[in-house]
Amino acid sequence: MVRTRFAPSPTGYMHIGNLRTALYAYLTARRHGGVFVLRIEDTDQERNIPESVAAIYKSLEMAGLEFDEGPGKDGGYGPYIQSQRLSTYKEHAQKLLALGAAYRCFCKKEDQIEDGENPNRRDPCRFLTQEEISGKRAAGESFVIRQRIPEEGSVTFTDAVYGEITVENSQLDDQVLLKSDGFPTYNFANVVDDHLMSITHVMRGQEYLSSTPKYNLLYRSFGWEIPEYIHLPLIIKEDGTKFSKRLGDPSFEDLVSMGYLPDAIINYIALLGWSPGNDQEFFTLSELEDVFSINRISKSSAAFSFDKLKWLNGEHVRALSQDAFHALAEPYYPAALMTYNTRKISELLQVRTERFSDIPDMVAFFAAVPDYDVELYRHKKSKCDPEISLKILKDTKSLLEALKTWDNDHLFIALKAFAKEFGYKTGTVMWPIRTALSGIPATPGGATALAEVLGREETLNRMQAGVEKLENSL
RNA sequence: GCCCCCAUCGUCUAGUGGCCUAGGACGUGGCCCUCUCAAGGCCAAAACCGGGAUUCGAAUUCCCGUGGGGGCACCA
Repeated sequence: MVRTRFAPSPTGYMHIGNLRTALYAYLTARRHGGVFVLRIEDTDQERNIPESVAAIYKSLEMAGLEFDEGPGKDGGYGPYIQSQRLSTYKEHAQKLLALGAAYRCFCKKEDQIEDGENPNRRDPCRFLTQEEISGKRAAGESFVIRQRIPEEGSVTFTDAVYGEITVENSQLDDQVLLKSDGFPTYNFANVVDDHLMSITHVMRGQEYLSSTPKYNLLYRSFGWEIPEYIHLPLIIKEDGTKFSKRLGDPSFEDLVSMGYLPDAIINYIALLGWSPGNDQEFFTLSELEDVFSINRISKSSAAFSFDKLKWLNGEHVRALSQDAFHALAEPYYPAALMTYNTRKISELLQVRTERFSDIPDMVAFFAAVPDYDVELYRHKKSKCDPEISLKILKDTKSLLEALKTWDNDHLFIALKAFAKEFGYKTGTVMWPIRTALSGIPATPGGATALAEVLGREETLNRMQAGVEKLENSL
């Protein structure tokens, strides 16, 4: 039975790399009919931000990554919050102590060598006699429990994406397993929990690759079976630097509030470091569940491209049903638009929307025509200029006043006929009208589509305003 | 400093010794369509880090450089 886990620490927001780790773990579980576990790694008292646990749930839910086991969803391996498992870690640390695979270290934090090679290897506590230890404990000295790395030898393991990796024991430090406050370190809790929770596939960022041998030594001391390791390449920015909240780089939730669809974000990050092996790029989550495989994960880090995300988001937007798009788009419409048929506006917008946050700017002209220069009536390709525009606006106004049915098709037929009758290009007639109706050079939809939304009265008013503007300037 | 990892168009990637005059996608440029803008269609420019070795034959295997990234916390 495949069991994967996502094990975030509640120290802040859900960043992109985290979300991808969660996604790959989720997909691997789904693909093999396994179980996806959520475990909260809140072992750092200092950095814990309690509210961020809620943010984790919210992000996973938005992303559609439903966990099978986790806090509030016990599958027999709980609790799933590490701060509630303290006794378990203590027990296991004791066992390691008894095995000689760990030792108590009484050094003060401040005494630690700043940097330089392997400060902990020279840790004097490693060589303390039983009497010395008893003495220090009797004196009430606080201590941490450190892993005793063997002097000689090396550790070799196989990673599913990076292959065989060997590290000399001399390169490994006697890492702290249990802190003086009784909490385990990530390094220890992770190993204990992954085993106790029967995790079969451990997915995590590539930054853990070089410390994996230490974990394997722990597994070996306990006599536990080593899980399958899947280390994931880093996600970086296009300038090659790391994502940083501090520098204003967006988290998953930020991207959603920037107007990207969760489905599109998931689709995009699935492709950052993994390829389906064919040309398909558009995937729904359930499609990914069917085709994802860890042996197609790449080794080198991937740069996050907002351009490509934008494009992919547009693809997802266009794949939405009209109803779904309308429901998503409506909150972005200014209140002044509610007098119009917003459903029609949504129809115009769907094919042109790359990000929902762009919508307010795209539709602002419906509420009010901005102040514009009469030169806007000059358009070479449409063979249009202010003089012709004035004439056309005047002539078509009366035509439209009399139009029986006010919708896009009838408007278009009438205006096209007008153009033909007087020898104009269609564009020459449409350009002035569209300009008068919008006051901007590019609009979602042509003159007749805008006229339909605006309605007869508003359309004629705006055309009249255009006429006056042109008369005043000519 | 020591250790580990990585290296194909600007970016994401396909490629597992001959199918590669290296394919796709985003972005960029052009054309078409067209009542503006999008969407859609077509076309174009654009890459195997360098050097050795193995081989009849290397993007693909090996070695050495170079470049980049990661790790060396009582953080995860």
